Amino acid sequence: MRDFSRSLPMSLLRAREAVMRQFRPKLREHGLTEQQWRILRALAAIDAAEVTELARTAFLLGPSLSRILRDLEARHLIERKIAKADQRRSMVSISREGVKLMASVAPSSEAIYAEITRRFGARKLAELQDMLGELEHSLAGLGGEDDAAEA
Amino acid sequence: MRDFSRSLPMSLLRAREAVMRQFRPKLREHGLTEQQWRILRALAAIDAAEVTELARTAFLLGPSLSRILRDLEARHLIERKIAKADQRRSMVSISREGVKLMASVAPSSEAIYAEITRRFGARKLAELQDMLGELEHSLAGLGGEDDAAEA
DNA sequence: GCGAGATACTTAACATGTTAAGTGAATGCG
DNA sequence: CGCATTCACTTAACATGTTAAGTATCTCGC
Repeated sequence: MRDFSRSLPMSLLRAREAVMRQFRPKLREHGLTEQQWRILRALAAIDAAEVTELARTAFLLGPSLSRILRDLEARHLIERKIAKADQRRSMVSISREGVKLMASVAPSSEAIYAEITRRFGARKLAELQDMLGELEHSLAGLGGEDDAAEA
Repeated sequence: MRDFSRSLPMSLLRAREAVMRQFRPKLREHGLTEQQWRILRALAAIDAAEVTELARTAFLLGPSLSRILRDLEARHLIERKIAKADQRRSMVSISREGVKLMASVAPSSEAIYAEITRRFGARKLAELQDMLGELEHSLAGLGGEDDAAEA
């Protein structure tokens, strides 16, 4: 069997961990987890979204998102209101406090990203992203026939 | 701020999920999670290892590994015995049952890997792995100064 | 307009990720 | 030797991943 430590899943896992390790401490300083930060960023970009749409954007499964939204709402970082047209749906948006928090984290986050880019090389980074996109694309519609968001 | 969905962590996350989605159902059929499978594979390759060494190899944090080993031991898929020289250390090895289970899963696993390789292209796959390794390497020794295994 | 099925979440249950604290055994130094 | 430190794990606590089941709402055919 192929050397385990060189399998594709392990390579992807290690690479992602190497990257996230740079971000986690700073997020933690602001009381945010990686996933909470993903949600805030997604919301900041689109203003308001349904939960399902947000799950797709932030690449989280419904149950995870449900829990996190509950917590973020309790911390007043987001707001929710049920859609009038369809009582099942709720529109989620970032609150003023949420925006403020993002503003306080974004500079550090950008600085870290810039340092990663500098170390790895901007061109290589773009190439890597392209390849990752292709990989994702080439596996679309294979196993796991669910079309739901995945995390 | 950079388009969130194109950030490097998200690209890596989505790519990994696209890959793992192929494997999870088959592992699940055999009652294994991804991490349990990683541990069994690692053990099959090295025969016996200390917990810390295993954590590094399978890229799991100590606490996760501790729990999983407890469960795998209860299922008689692994065996443990404390080292004589140092009572703190325990040597972990895969059991005969564990080997048998691996043998029953490996063919499907290899077939899935082969299909992924076919779809994405063997050469591109190798390139991708190289780049991932370089990325990891270029970030080594930046933030998160811990040298422990990460997951 | 009503009842079966679909939809949009939410809850539940179990496994892992992540950090901190705990435990028992080894080490080193005065 | 004695004891503080380090070491190799393990436990604990909380957050998320993952699958299944539950709940309320909506849609559509009859």
